[in-house]
Amino acid sequence: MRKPDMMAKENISKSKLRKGLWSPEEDEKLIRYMLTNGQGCWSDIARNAGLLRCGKSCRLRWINYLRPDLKRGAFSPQEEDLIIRLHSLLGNRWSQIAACLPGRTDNEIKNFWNSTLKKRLKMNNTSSTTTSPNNSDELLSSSEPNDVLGGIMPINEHDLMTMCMDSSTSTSSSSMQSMVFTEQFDPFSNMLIDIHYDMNVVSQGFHDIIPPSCMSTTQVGMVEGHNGNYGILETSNNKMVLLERDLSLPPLESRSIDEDNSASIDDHVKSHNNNHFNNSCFNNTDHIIQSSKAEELFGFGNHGQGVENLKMGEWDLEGLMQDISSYPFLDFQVE
DNA sequence: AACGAAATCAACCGCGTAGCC
DNA sequence: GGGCTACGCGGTTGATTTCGT
Repeated sequence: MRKPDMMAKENISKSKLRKGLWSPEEDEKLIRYMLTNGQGCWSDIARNAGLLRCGKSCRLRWINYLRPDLKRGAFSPQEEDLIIRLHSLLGNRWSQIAACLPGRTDNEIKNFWNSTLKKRLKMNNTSSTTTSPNNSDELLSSSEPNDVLGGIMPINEHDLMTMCMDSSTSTSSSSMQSMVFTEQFDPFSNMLIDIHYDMNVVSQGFHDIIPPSCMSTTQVGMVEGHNGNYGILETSNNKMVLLERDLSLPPLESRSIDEDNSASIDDHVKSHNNNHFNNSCFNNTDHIIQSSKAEELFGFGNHGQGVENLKMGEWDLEGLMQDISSYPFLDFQVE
């Protein structure tokens, strides 16, 4: 229990703090401070930047709006598709979903889901089938991939290419069949598409970096296959599941934050303020940060062929790095 | 043009958790 | 081990914008 006098003190200081919408001046202060000093303790940032805001408010403003790597503007059909699929896998774990969409925030995705996608899926659900017993959020979420995606993307259990490796029958991932082909209907192009992954490469990549501790919970990342096709890769309960699909995402332009910092702070502040309250203000891909870490980790250079590039969403890369050394190998189980 | 309804989205709130003392 | 603080997350609210009549 907190002491009453302490709480009273806190309330007094809190009452001086500003709330509500951020002014351009406040934004500028925060941007300047962040770009000069970098991230630290948020309450200190709020104080040192001369903002009459609580640290929490500053953090939120920076993460959801001011960060230079944010991609603004409407969600692309590919992003929508990805969100839907990830939500069906992860539920309302917005931060994990956001981690798979570079430049998008959890708040943005959450809003988009609640305001647009949920309704659309619900509409599709009611118009396409009456088999669903109810339409609660949870059920909606779990049933979306199967029955409500018409118009967006029809998939079912058979559409999921499940790749599992059995530790009891295979001591090495190299013993399994490596190339996997599948044919799938793509509603965007109205064409059947061939998808192939070199699962040796995928599995070896995972073999190398995913310790059992990280396999106990669901992790989702993105796989880029041949011809730039994308898929969603999930690991869960010691299984690796490639929920593949040609997402046909456009290639992401890669640019590091360091490069971004080469632009002057003034330029950044200016460009931001010029577009204040304009949703398209960051609608360019220059600011997208891609994790090259994952690429390096997977060592695709060594494997050469097959999946050339494996982009990860929110793998706990640092944690993984630390754990790798203690887990020299990892086996997968057949489902 | 004016008004109300619906949609959108920024920001807040409360809770859980990790880290520190 | 307990208290405190800071952080991160998901749910919710409310202001603003857009749309339809």
